[in-house]
Amino acid sequence: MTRATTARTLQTATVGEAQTGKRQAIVAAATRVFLSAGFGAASMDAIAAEAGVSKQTVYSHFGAKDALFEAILEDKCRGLMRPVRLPAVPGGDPAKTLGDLARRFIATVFTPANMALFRVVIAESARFPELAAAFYRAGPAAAVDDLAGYLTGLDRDGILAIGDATASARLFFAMLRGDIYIRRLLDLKPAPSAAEMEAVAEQAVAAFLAAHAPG
Amino acid sequence: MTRATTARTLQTATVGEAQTGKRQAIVAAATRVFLSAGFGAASMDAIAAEAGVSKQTVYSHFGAKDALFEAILEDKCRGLMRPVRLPAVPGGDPAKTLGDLARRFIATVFTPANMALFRVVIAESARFPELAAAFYRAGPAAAVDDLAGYLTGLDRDGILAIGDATASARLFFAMLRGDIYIRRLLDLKPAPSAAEMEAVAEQAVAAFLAAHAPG
DNA sequence: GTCTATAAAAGGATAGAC
DNA sequence: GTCTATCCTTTTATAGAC
Repeated sequence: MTRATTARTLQTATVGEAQTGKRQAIVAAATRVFLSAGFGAASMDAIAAEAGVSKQTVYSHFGAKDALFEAILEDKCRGLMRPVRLPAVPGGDPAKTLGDLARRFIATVFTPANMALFRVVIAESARFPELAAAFYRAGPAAAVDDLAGYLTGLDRDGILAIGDATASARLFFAMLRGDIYIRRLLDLKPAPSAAEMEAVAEQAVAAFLAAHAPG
Repeated sequence: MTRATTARTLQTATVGEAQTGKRQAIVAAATRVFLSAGFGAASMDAIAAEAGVSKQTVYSHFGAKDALFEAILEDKCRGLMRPVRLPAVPGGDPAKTLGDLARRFIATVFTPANMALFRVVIAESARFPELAAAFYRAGPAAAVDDLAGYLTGLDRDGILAIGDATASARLFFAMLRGDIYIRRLLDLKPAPSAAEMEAVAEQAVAAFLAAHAPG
């Protein structure tokens, strides 16, 4: 039991510890309130009420509003790209592999929960720069690194002509975000339908393959 | 003098009206404070102090914090794409025309002032949906509409194979935003250097032309 | 129009009992 | 650990004098 407490701050209680479900209730409530209202407009009273707990209990567990916010949101960042980070098989058809990746990426990123997280992280990037960095590392950067590795293999095998693998990977995800990303950030549009997702994925894959055709 | 007052709320005083420079000082101060602190963290006291004016004077001019915020930011949105909306010459070389547009777009959009505006509009998109819509119309949508018109001409003349002009225009700007847009939104990166801008522009134009080559 | 002064409310944080 | 009650600062907004 020498693990730092910060490492398990948000985990489920270990069996044997004195633990009610209140901490988890606070985490769940704070997640909802912070993601929907933002840091400033979220009050500790509202979080306590939403959790069905007194305000003092919230302070006993997390100390201060800043600490609660950072703990909650950095934890949310960790799971960002889980559905996207499936291994890209080196052997298969690049068009199919990239298409699958594209569909997973779009389906994950445009989720209401992920967009709300991104909005709040952007809004508080000045006050919580480490949170912004954690979001970028766990989200966009992780996706780019995975794809860059796959693209390097395609280049080595002469299947695609990749100059800078990282730059090409960034271009791919930029095409996938497209204009919809802006409208989603501005809350002007609901999550894309299956048909929209398919259209964006196909447009991006076709453009990417055309731009990196060998010879 | 039948123009609605809202239409000239932020304009310079008409000659002949009784008008000190205080209104303009308030506008300038509120712009700075709102863009750097956001809506919630910006206090009317701070705005009044920054303007060198009493708080009551701010309220006399703008009534309430909400109204001041909306007036200021919607006005800022209006000028968003002015440097980008230069007419694209129909006759010239598409690679050069698109490259020029790309450089103008990047140089304009990644400006600290424009990124700060975008951050605040995103953060308050739930509370001020009309502001978010105004931003999108005056910024991304205007740029897309202009480019779509130009692309339609290229398609008609057989120079490029454009299926859906709006979709292609959106793809072009998405490639220009690239990964840098995310890092700028998260305040992880300063505005791109001239060399970075050039690299992104060239990568995007090349990919766009390859993806829309005729035949 | 502009200022000083003040009201009225909200919110972060803590004290002390159990 | 948890709750009730409270402190104290900040902040929006207004009153009233000049």
